Amino acid sequence: MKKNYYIRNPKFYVAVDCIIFGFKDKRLNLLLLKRMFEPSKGKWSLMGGFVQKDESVDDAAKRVLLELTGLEDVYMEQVGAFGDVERDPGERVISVAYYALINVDDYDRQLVEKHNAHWADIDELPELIFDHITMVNMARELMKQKAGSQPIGFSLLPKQFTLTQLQMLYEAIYGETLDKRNFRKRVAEMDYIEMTDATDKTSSKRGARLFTMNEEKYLQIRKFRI
Amino acid sequence: MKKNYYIRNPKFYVAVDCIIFGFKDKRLNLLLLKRMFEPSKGKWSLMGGFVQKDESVDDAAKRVLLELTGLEDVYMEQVGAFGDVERDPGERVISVAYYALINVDDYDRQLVEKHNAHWADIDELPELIFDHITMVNMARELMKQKAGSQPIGFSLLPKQFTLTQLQMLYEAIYGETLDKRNFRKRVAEMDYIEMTDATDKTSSKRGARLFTMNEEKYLQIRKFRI
DNA sequence: TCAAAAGTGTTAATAGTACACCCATGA
DNA sequence: TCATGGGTGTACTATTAACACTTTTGA
Repeated sequence: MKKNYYIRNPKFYVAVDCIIFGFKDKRLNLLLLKRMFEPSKGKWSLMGGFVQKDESVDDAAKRVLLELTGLEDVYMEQVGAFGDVERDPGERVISVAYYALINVDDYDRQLVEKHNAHWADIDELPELIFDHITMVNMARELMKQKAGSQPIGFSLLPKQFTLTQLQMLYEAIYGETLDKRNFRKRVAEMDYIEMTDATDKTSSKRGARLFTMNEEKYLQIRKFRI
Repeated sequence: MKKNYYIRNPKFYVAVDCIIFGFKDKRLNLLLLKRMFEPSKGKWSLMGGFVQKDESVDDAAKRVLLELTGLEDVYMEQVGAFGDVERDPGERVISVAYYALINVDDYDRQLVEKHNAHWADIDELPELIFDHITMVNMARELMKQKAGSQPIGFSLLPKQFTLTQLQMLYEAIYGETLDKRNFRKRVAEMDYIEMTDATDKTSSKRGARLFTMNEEKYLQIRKFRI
């Protein structure tokens, strides 16, 4: 009987934790929650949840993100599994971390408030429970690598954005300033970053041209480097 | 009572699977086993095992590798968690994949034979069970990226190696031929790749100089690019 | 009229790529 | 003596990095 092969092995709670990146005030931010229940009530943590019987681990991460933000079809990537025996002092829980990139204009304010979640500057994080800071650091590094070679950064911006916004985003991701002319030269080479007719006047009197990312065009070209 | 927070959630079998790379006959090979038990008896698979109560997921991967090869202190890196509901048709199992780089001169032949394991050229793999081919492809890509920016390739070679061996290794990793002089120029710039007094005469009458990788020196410099 | 952000090219330095011959040795 | 793999340097090309001024406009 085939079950015998499995049955002598232990089972574990499996959780997912979401590192939710947003771009606010020229900086990368994370959406964190102040836990309202044990263990570690009152401390800060990533949004998480347990994998259920009928869902894949990836789907659990999507569900957890949806529960907090109301958002679907969000760019998400797995960071990895975190399986230290004592990582959660309450019970043995193996957690799979995912990072998500969201546009801070889009999420559901009421849901976020209900969960007691708040944005925190990624360079001024409060103390996090368990191994969440390790997850964050790995996610940040992974995202940085990915953002330099694939156009995932646009998920953090409105559909239309100025080149200054885009540059500030990449400066936040890389943690270093970039040369404006070199940056714009590279953007100009990417034909799928298209100029619109619209301008944005919120940050200057002159107004800045708004651009947009053409996903279909990118899929034909598939060249990206910032 | 804090257990209530966990108790209404399901538990899962958690497995680890090892993508074991070796460098044989100028090609990358994987150590695969022909399963001697259900499910999928007679089919080829990665070496795997279940995470136990008292061990971390990382430790489970190390244990599984040790069980098959007799090797410890091997370079291993996590590939990720694979959590599709139906990935194992026998039972719901969430698996965390790891890749390992071993020197094919070192492993324990008897253990490998006992497990009915064999080397297979990575470009001519037999059909693998479940989602193992996905794990292999992800591991290969990850390893390729890593090998280009960190000196992990040396784990696949004997402690002393010729530059021709090293070049053939990287050609196998990248899947493309490299220019001999450019390759050697780059190696020469890495001061922690040290020439020894010994030569290897197995592949030429003239004999080729043997080199070695000085780990401590690398840790001071931390620059690598091949 | 002036402050504040938008926009725009050229040059120098560096890194990467292409390429062909002599050397040492054992069979 | 010759077949085989080991070992070496230079010129060209492409990429990246450094750098400063003019434009527009609302207050």
